[in-house]
Amino acid sequence: MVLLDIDYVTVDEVPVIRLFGKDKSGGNEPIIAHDRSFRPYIYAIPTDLDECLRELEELELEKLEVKEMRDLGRPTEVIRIEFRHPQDVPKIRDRIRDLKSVRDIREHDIPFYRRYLIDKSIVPMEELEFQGVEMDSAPSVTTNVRTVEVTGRVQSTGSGAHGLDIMSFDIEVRNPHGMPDPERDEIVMIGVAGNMGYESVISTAGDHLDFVEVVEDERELLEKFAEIVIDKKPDILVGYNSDNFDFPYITRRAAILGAELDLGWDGSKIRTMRRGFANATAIKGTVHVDLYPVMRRYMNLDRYTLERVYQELFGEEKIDLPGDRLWEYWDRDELRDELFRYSLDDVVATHRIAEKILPLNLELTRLVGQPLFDISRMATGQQAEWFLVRKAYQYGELVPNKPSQSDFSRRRGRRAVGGYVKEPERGLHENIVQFDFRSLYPSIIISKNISPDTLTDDEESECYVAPEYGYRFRKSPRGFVPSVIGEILSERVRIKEEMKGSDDPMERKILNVQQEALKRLANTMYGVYGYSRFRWYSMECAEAITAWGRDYIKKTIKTAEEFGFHTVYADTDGFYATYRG
DNA sequence: AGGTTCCGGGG
DNA sequence: GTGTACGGAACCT
Repeated sequence: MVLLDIDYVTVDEVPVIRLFGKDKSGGNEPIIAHDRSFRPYIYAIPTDLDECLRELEELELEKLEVKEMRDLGRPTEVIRIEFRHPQDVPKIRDRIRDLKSVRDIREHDIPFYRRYLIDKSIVPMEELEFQGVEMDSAPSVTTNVRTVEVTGRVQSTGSGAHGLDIMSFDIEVRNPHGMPDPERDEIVMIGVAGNMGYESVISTAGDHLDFVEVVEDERELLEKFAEIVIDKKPDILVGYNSDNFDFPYITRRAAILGAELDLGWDGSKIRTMRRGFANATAIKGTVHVDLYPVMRRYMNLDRYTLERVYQELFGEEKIDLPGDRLWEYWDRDELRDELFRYSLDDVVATHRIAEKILPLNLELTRLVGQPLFDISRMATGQQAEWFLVRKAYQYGELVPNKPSQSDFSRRRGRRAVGGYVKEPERGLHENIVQFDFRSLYPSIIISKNISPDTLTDDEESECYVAPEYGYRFRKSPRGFVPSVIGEILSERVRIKEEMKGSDDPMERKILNVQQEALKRLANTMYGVYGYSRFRWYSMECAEAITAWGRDYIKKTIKTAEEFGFHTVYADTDGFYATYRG
């Protein structure tokens, strides 16, 4: 099956991982696979191993195991401490950290389902194979979803999911008194569009329009929407700002009207979680993607309204009605059809954007190895971090802890000096030549072995020494981050080769998105060194990278000028010049 | 200069 | 949920 989502539940006080997938080769059947075999754990770094084991024994923990790992490259003996339940970790970890014989604890802040994905080396949005499963004889009568018990190994096959069912939705509200208030203002339309050509607006009016599904009242409107989602079971359900508007609004209206909205594959309700300043709304099984945060990351615009984003992506205007007057379009018979068309246009536009943008996010999901639900809401720095957490497991490296509040406040505000910029010379320049470095920063990280684990004060070892700052980076062994970027770039080269050898346009398109995702990830790696919430934060690394960057571009400009070129503009990794002979 | 508040998207 | 996280612009003092 294709792995769409993952979580865990507690059964008989024991955590059970749930893998939500679709059997794409078997009639697209939805499946929930239960795995009861996985347990949470953390690491303790002891000051004295024997003493530490003795002290830990007294806490009556599930299981202790001594392991040899590396801590920023340094061989380190750690104790792997297993727990019965993920919620035991926050309860007990402080007591472990406070033991006299414990120097530090690690990997105590990795959510259980993420740990599972990493340790089993499985990846969402890829085909998942089970070596042993026990099938339930029939799908659940109430939810129509089949449950299987995992009894053996689980593994990703490496083949990505294609042909996913994407459905978009969008609500319209009658709000005559300012912004919509779910305590007061009713939902009058819900637009739905799927990639099987399904386009529809559910409403209590509009029976003369062929794309409208008419219902009795608002409660039925909500239940009809639920019925469509449950019945069609899209792999991905997309909205625009649906985390903070549509879903919370629908949920509140459903509660007021007593409508049933059990959209989850297990019959569970939609759940809106407060995450700091923003919300995230989850449906068990179906991946809900809010395109708004995705688009903010993907393009650089002054505004990110649906209209603006659509216009930028497709070069076409979509129907736009004044938000504060939509209620009039609903109330006045002669205007109502326009509101219906607007509603349909919104949901179709959302769907088109999803079709265009999701392939890249699906590839990022596979690369980072965390659920699409999470990836679509993560800043790129977070994506890079979780990619590294997975790599750290593969390399036997201990993951640094998340920065504490005091680390964070110490770090924030410090910024590395950026790239070299020569302000453009005013005027119209003719016969311009252009030069730029290909992936300058990733190349510098690799060639100068810039990594927190290679940074050293040791004057003896052979080092690359950063210009301006004099930071020293050991030449060998290869650092953690340079190794990882090396892997990314060589995979990208391999995919580009494969692209050259393919004449199937569909395959080339897929490969092109894959190399694009790799490029983005490689380019993110520089920025995160200076990102104050990054586990592998290192201002020295960030400063060294840009220092070498400035050094290279300036030297290149100087050489060009010796050959008779005149630079009219330069920025970070490239410059423009005229030739004067 | 340095701190604090506001705002995004949605109707 | 191995919880509780943004970041830039505008506006103060």
